[in-house]
Amino acid sequence: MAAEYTLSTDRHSRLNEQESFKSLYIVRSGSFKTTISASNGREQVTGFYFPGEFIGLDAIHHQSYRSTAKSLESSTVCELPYKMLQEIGKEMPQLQIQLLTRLSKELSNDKSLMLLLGKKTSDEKLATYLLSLSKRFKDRGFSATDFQLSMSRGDIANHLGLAVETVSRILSRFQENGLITIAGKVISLKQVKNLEDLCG
Amino acid sequence: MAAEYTLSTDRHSRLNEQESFKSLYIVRSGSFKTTISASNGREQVTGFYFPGEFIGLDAIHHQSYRSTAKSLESSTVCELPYKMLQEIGKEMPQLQIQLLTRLSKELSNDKSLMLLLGKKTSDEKLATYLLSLSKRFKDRGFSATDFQLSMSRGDIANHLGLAVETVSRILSRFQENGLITIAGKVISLKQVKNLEDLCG
DNA sequence: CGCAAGCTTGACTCATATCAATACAAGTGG
DNA sequence: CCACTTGTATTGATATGAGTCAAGCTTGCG
Repeated sequence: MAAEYTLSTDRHSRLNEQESFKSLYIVRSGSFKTTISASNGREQVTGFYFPGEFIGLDAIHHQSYRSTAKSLESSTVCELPYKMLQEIGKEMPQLQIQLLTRLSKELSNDKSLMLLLGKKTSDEKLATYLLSLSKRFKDRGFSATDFQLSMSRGDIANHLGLAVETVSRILSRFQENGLITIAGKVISLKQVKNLEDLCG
Repeated sequence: MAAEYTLSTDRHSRLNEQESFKSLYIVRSGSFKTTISASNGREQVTGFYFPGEFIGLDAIHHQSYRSTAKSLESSTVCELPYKMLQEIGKEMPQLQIQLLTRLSKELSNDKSLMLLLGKKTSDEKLATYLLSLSKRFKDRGFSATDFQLSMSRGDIANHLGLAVETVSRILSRFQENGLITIAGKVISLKQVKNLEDLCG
């Protein structure tokens, strides 16, 4: 079976997707962000990854913009050498299909993110983002309303195509309006229904 | 082998990705746009597809937002029932790998598009878009500098997260500055190097 | 403790959207 | 072939959402 091995764990450690693509990674614990950067140095946070999710799916086919993953807290991953996946895949078509499904799911998420980045107002972006996190935590068996944001305001802002200040202001306003309570990284969704209405 | 069959061809015909996902499609001739829509009716053009490209990869895994594809001109596709692909894939791992690679390539493109939508100015967006089209035509053996835009200004604007008027103005300005010439749908890139510098 | 990094809040600016008017292009039918 | 309609594109004037700049505040860590 997959000779799993657990990789770098420190806060802010970087998990580079190497020059020559070799492996996929599954998050085992903690969380990661992935970014791509433009020639001029600007960066875009393309996603956040939680336990059970794959990192590196976009690197199977190589392209000009490569992604970098950074852990947001003390985290572990399981490395899956791609060569090995291919070998196993020959015996177990089910594995290939599983991979395809994961890729397709990420693709589908990314399309939704395009809608968010291209068409939503800042309020809608934040509401959508909070609910998307909520859903992911819920799927993992955690509380859908009370959780920790492992990413900084800056990461959130960048991911949603906003300025940090805008994120800060909107979270404050959401709190004033009783939609959420938030203190630092600890957030609690108080009026999920109203947040949903805000998603646009 | 794949019992290929050719589907709807008329201008503006719609190629719905059905309730129950059944097939992938490869564009055979012409071009398509794909869109997703928010609950309030707003739409985002998530991509344009040219001959040889797959439509429907994001539907393998089903999600709340489903995509719709519309042809931009008289077009044909080749339908690939997913069940069949899976069957064949069992015998030919190479096919699965090909599919994975295609999916990964689209994922990679989408990440770049996030960078565009989230971080680029309108000038940079247009320049990036024009060069991306150029590259795709070149890869297909057509001119990299002279081609037809099969999509409307509105589709371009929507795809790039801009207003139609903004697209119109910028194209006019690019022309004034000698970067391109454009008349209706016929465009010619005159200063590729300068356009590249504009991409940010 | 004290510095550095991250976060919040306010005042002001600007890029791009919106609104409005006109022009152009492609069909359609008489 | 020409008027008419309809959709699409351009151009100008104005408004505004969110960014930028600036200042203070909070948190966590050496």
